[in-house]
Amino acid sequence: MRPGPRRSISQADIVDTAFRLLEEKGFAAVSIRGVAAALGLTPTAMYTYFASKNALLRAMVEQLLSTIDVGAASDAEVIWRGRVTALAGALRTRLAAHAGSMVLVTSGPLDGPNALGLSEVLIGGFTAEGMTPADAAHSARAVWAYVLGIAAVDAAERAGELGHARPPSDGETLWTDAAAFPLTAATADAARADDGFGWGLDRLLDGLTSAVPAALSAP
Amino acid sequence: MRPGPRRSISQADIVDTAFRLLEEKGFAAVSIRGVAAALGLTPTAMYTYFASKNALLRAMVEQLLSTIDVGAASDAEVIWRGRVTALAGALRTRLAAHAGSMVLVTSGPLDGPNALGLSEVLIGGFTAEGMTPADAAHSARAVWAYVLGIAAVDAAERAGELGHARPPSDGETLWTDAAAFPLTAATADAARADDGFGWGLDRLLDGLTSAVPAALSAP
DNA sequence: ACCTGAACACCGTTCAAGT
DNA sequence: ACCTGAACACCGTTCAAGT
Repeated sequence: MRPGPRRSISQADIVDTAFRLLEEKGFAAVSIRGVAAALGLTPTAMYTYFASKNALLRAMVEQLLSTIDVGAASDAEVIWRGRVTALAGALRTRLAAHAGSMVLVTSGPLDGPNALGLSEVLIGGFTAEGMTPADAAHSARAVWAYVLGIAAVDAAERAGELGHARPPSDGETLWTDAAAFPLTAATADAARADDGFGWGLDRLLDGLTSAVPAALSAP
Repeated sequence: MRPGPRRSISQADIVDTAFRLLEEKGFAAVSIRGVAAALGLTPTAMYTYFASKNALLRAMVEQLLSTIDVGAASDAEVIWRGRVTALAGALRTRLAAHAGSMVLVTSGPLDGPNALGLSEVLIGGFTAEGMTPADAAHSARAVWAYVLGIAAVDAAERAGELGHARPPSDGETLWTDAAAFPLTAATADAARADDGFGWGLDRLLDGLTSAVPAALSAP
């Protein structure tokens, strides 16, 4: 209860405020100056807590990942397939919650404790299924990639909902008529209704688990 | 050969210059003002060609995708597995060539002609393997997601190579010791040497093709 | 149609100075 | 240790005006 050496505000307060601005006003509002103002601070005071804007972004990634329950994913009583699926779904949900998540995630390596904890659980789970350490690491990476990739495509599609740029009127435009793509057009509505995240993840896990010699793969 | 109505510069020139700046000086250099200066134009003149910076970014995505040979991927003489693999590899190579590619790709929906052409080939290929249109669309989306996801993870890792932010000295830091993740640490070098892109893609395609009733899946 | 110049409302980051 | 104020070198975008 003794008063700590640091006054007024903590790193966690700054990250929380940054997320609030991200939700309320979008990624552009997540600026050193904007967050500082929201906290009643001067922009320069921010550099007491984070060495750069990028350091703040990476702290936000860690906070985002910290809300995922890795403990449940480590519970060996539940079959592995169910645990990876839950983990991937949770990660996907967190990434989908904020439009700017992809920029956050690519702000630096996923090497914070929460990111490493997630990787650890994934590699451990695949290893327990009979994979070699190298295959388990590649499998974990593939699952990360799939989830991040779906999040990226989702984010890109949402980005287009507001303000579509129009082609510049004359015949020299780079864009051509989209009616030339019948298969894409025919399946666009179906893809929108059910984006197939779960289905694709199941197929990926099918392929990954079929790689283990003594196949224990789930349905 | 008659002189066109538009003088000095074309949309394609602007996109080319933007890519040159991206390669030479990184994503931060791809600004309306920066590209304009490199072309000897005033920033405001840029708005004659593109309605916004985002429109320029999306044109860059299309130019990036235009270098992928979709024709070869449509050649039914070659087995489908080989064609998807080549297509995904080419896309991955293009995305890896520029550090800022992920920001580009998430600047809006992948709905330009080149992006749609790629989707069309993917959906068509999976359909020809015996998939329902819906499954083929989901499979195409899964392949996109996997490739974009690997590119995102790669970009994130490269972003960390320059300028690592240090934790802020005291015990209240958000970051903990990375030595607590033995599996991740043990496989980190292997993952760096061979990122498993091809292996993971093969597993994904295994899983996807195993979904077709009369299985024609390749090794 | 294409381009300029001036202006508006912002950025991240550094530095010297205060307490 | 934490914070302020002033400054530097930038942004995207709009508007009125020129040719």
